[in-house]
Amino acid sequence: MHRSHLFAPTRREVAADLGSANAELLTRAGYIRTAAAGVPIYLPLGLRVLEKIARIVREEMDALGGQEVIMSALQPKELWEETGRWQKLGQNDVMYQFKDRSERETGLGMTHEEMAISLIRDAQPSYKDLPLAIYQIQKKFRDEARAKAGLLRGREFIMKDMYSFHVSEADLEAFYKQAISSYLKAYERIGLPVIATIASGGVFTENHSHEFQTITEVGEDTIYTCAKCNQAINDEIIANFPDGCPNCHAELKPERAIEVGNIFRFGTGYSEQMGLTYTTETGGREHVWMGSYGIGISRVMGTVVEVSHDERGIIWPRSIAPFDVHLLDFTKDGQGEKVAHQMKAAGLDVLLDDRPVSAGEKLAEADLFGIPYRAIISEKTAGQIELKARTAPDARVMLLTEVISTLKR
RNA sequence: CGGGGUGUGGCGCAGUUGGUAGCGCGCAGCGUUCGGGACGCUGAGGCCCGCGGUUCAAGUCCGCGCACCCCGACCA
Repeated sequence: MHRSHLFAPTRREVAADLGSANAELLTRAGYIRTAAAGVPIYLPLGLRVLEKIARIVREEMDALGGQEVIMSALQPKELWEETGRWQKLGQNDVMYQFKDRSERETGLGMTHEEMAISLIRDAQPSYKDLPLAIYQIQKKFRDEARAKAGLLRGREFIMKDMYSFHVSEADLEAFYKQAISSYLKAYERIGLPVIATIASGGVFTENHSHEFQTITEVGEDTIYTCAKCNQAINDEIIANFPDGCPNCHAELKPERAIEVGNIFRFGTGYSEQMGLTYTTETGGREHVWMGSYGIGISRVMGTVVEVSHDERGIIWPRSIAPFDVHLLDFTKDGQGEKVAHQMKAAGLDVLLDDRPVSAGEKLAEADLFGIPYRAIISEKTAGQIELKARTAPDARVMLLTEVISTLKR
């Protein structure tokens, strides 16, 4: 990709009161724009990051046994009335609800339990069809009272949501445990540190849910982390843990954190409300056990920026960076072109800054963009290439082959 | 939804006691530069958020909206 052809409108300055690092840096670096409060637009660089995060999550969900679908954003009122949530969520103003041209009452999907359940119910499952897990990665809509903090809290955002269906509590339980490890693995691959946090179970269950929280002062949530083991408790249920950490009884101390995922065990609550049953071996009918599993894909993107940037710009983890290398061409005769081709042939995703602008401008932009490796070709390096990690202060001059082998590691 | 703030070229901002708009960046052209957002010259670009009022005259004063930002409440 040539920088001269990349639509990445960067800005030197941005309104002084933006307030969050992710909003400021992603806007300045030309990754996103904003259509309205809490309604982001993803430009080419931003989309690349989003898709890389989505790919990792997708791979982990597939490995867990999930099957990808895309459910609709437009959802009929009738579906939501089955659980009584049409009124409940509409009253809180969280769900977008409106009448279409032919007076049909319609909502915009803010979560998809109802639709997922109706999908499975229509298939009339037997015990042979279970367990089953479907997931999707698409837009969610929530009429937040106050959208804020860039990608962290939007009215329109991208989410992976999975729904699992089981014949028994034990089977749900086993899947749920696997889901926790899949989640941890996904965040690890993304490069985002998270801590699994015990939270309230929400509706239908005495069981706790689990949140995946990234500790940072800019977080909206307060969690209590264990000083000894990797466990945390959400503050809404901290009162239930008077003896400290449930694992090791060590002291729990409060931290601010961003919730980047949340998984629930619903038991049979929704199934009972919506009449979701399966046929048993003996021809009987039993309610399906159910869980749901969410990851805010766009929120993950914003959170990574919050925890991984410096005064010059973003610092992407390798796995989700928009490109592998940012190749800056300082030569007068475009020597970078050939180098870029060789890098590309070696399987690297390279952004070549081929613009006729000053070296300083290219360097500053490289820092802003946050691509993990910066390579420079210039007359000064006499045909060799200088390579530097986004975070490292030093730069090494190497042969192209060395650069390629280093980057492919 | 409560509180506070801000709306002026694409972006960031200034605009005195009311007299029909300015700076920086960016953009276009030319020249000089070329390892940390270079410099000079030239140029294009504005219903001053909207509506209504006051006034000879409104970016500026008054009223009502709307939008955006921040704090709080809320967050299946």
